[in-house]
Amino acid sequence: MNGISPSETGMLSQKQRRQFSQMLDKLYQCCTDRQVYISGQFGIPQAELRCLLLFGQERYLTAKGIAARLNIVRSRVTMLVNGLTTRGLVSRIPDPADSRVVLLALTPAGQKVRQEVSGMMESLRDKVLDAVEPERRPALLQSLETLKTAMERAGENLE
Amino acid sequence: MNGISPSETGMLSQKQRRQFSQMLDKLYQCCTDRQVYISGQFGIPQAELRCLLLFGQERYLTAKGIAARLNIVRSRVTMLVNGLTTRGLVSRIPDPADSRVVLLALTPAGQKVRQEVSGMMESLRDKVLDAVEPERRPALLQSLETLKTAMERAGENLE
DNA sequence: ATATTCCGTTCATGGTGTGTACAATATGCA
DNA sequence: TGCATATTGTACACACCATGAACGGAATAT
Repeated sequence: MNGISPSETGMLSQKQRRQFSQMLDKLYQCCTDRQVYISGQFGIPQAELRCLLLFGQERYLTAKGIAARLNIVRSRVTMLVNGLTTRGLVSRIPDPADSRVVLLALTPAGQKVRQEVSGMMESLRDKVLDAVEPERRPALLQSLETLKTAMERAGENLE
Repeated sequence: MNGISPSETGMLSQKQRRQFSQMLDKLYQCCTDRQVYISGQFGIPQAELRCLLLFGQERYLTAKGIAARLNIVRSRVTMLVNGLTTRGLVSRIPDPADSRVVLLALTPAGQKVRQEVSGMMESLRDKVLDAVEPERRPALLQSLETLKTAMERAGENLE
């Protein structure tokens, strides 16, 4: 006996590890549900929404740039942009400087929808945060940062 | 001035809220990557793996039961089981008590693969946990539990 | 001027998932 | 007992997400 309990050293039991997995799974599920919900509310596929949200800061985007940000291939971007243009949210503009590239920009309707989607996401996020007791919020943010870093490090040499 | 800073009351700034979203997004991405990785390692689609994992406790499963646990429709289960049987991991057995239902059970090969998948998932989980400094682990579990509850509560009246 | 690279698109392929319709079987009830 | 109804698994059509190969047109390097 050295007077140091596992809970003081940070040692985790098998049971705690299983709980960790379960909580992460459930969290993942909640995130998925949230995405499905928003997609359903606007009647726009999730992937197209993700694409739409990219037009936050920058005025113009290219297929190549979108592919890099969303981590998908260019041909997929073509499809997404097709969807967004048929919905009247995005317009294709030939790049005056390089006629290979087409510039993508939000239409007025697209800007409006983007704003609404963005707002709904923030509102849902705040709803979650509001459900956390205020005194626990700082610790939550700290732990989340820790976990994010740990998962990134653990996932680095995977692929 | 009342001498109480926002950080003491649990008030979160806009910046902190944005960081929260970003961390959650990144976490989500990591979980997705992990699933893709495991699926790739075994050459088995993710949905079939999820199905395979259900045979942990119970010897026999039915399409109806699998559908309920995975939260998908029965016709989808048929396809997943088709995949698993063509891979030789699951076998269909007519229920002697009710000839409408077919009982599903792991083949010896299926049991082996299930064990391996399960092991890899645990190993990846532990890798993450190992990447967290021991003294932070208890707080992490606590915060995760808090967050999970908050997200479930916030997501209840959605659908 | 020609070869190479770059960009966006098209097409084929595969995975995830829903909803409808259907055949076979089980069950409830007159 | 006999028939209406419910249940079970399946087949099929449809939609969404994503990749990779092939291609044409345009820019760039040599």
